[in-house]
Amino acid sequence: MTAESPSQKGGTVGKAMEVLDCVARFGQPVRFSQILEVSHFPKPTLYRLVRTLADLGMLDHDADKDTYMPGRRLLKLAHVAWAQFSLASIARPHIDRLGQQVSETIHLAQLDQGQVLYVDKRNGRDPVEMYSQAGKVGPTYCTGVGKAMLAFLTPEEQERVIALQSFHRFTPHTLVTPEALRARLETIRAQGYALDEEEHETGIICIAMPVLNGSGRVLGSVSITDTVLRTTWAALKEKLPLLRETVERIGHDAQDWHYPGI
Amino acid sequence: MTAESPSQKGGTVGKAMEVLDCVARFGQPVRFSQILEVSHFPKPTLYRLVRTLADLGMLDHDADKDTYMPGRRLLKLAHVAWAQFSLASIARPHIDRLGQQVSETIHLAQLDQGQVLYVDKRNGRDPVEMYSQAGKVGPTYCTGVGKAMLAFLTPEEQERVIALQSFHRFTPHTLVTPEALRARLETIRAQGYALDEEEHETGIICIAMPVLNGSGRVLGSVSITDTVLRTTWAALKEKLPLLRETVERIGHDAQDWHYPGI
DNA sequence: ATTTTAGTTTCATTATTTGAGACTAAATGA
DNA sequence: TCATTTAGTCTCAAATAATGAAACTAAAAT
Repeated sequence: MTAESPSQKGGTVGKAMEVLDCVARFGQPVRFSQILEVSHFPKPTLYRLVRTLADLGMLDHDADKDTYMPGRRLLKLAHVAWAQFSLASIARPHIDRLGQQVSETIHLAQLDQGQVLYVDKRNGRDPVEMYSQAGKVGPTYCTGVGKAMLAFLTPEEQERVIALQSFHRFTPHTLVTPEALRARLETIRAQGYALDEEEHETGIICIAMPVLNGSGRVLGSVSITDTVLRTTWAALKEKLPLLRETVERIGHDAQDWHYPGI
Repeated sequence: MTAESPSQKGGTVGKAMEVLDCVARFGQPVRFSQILEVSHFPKPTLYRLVRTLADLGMLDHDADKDTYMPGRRLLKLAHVAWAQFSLASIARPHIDRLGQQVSETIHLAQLDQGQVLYVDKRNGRDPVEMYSQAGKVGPTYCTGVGKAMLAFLTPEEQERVIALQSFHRFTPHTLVTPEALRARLETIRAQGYALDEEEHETGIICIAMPVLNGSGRVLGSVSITDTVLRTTWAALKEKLPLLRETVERIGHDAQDWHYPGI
């Protein structure tokens, strides 16, 4: 009747997905009572939702400790999602190639609801952390990949995304106002690439460039990351031509693919 | 009333997950009518489910081509699932280590509903195909990782899993009867490791060993894979001590972790 | 032995899902 | 051009499933 609001639209399925998010947000196995605390559902309702999700394999239930965590079925579904995820699959060979040319860490990201969604990663030097990035989300206003995309959106899109940012100060270098960010975006747009000057994590710097299709539409972005201990800005910027070549090739291959929303 | 059967239990949420599976099974963006063909739901019901899932981000909708595919939200959820996925996270450092010691491809797998679920992969030689495995499922009866696990289950569990196998002949070497498989499993149990002698894919061979906890319970398995063009059985079997060391270390670290079901 | 806490079940009420059929728009064909 | 098929969307009364206050159980904690 009256305009409801909580957070999510949708009926029963939407509620179930909310529960899934709740559990995922913990980042560790949780008990039913813990989910109850953070969710706004009445106890029996939540109980049934959790059980249903567990029965369906969307949550895994550890019977011993009586805890829940995101289920294996998600892994299988995400495997398919990733494999057909247009930009990731189109970009793969080019990201591979760049990975062989440079020894630094490479990220491929897209915008998703104002946030950066990492969809691929290569780890030149260390073979660690393989799966750790794809599917991860991060802030847009203080990462190289985020700013690179933001800078090349249309003014309207740009404002819409800026309005979604939280402007949390991660480091002393984080840009924490829309004004500061807008000014920086102008520079980025002018020079064609973005830098992350330890804005998200102290000691971590990167160069990033947007992936644009023929019409100049932002599809995603690619970054090369390293630490201040291992590299210098001069050395990192030497990779710009390789990075440019990579994003151009991806943009070319993704010509007629259009990005689903911002 | 009468015993229903179709496939899935569950109410509305279960149906929605069924639709998700349907879409995933295609392995490519699909139109509504294609989903309609393979699903057993009436048109308007399916329509609403698909729309709901798309609204929730579980499916991505390409408005131009009017196609659906598994959504980005799944990627985010699976990212968390994988990160806390006990065996994968416990095993990670050990798999990393093995990856540095050998140049072949390494897989970490678990059993999930009678199938092999790959949860991690390292690709020694080529940096390609990074994401392509975790979340992937495969047959148990004709892969190294599958047979290694199967051989060390209790007899009851073993029979339960064997009953779930389809025994499709992938290559001339595939074992296609329960009897042949049982005989092979006995050998595997005796010698402590499993081989894949081109049973799943011609030209691909591997050695695999189960990850067991202190009580001898199967938690998963690890394999080292190569092609017949690049290696010989003698060369591959030389890696057995490294493999044994790896699975023992994982088993040790996973001591009190108990595997969720078979 | 008593109280508290965490998980589970019940069941009448309520809200959502259901699906035959109707409708629209666009593509196909004669 | 106009009929015809096809793909997608909408409607609404009927059928069904979800809801949640309250009660219950089991196991800790006091």
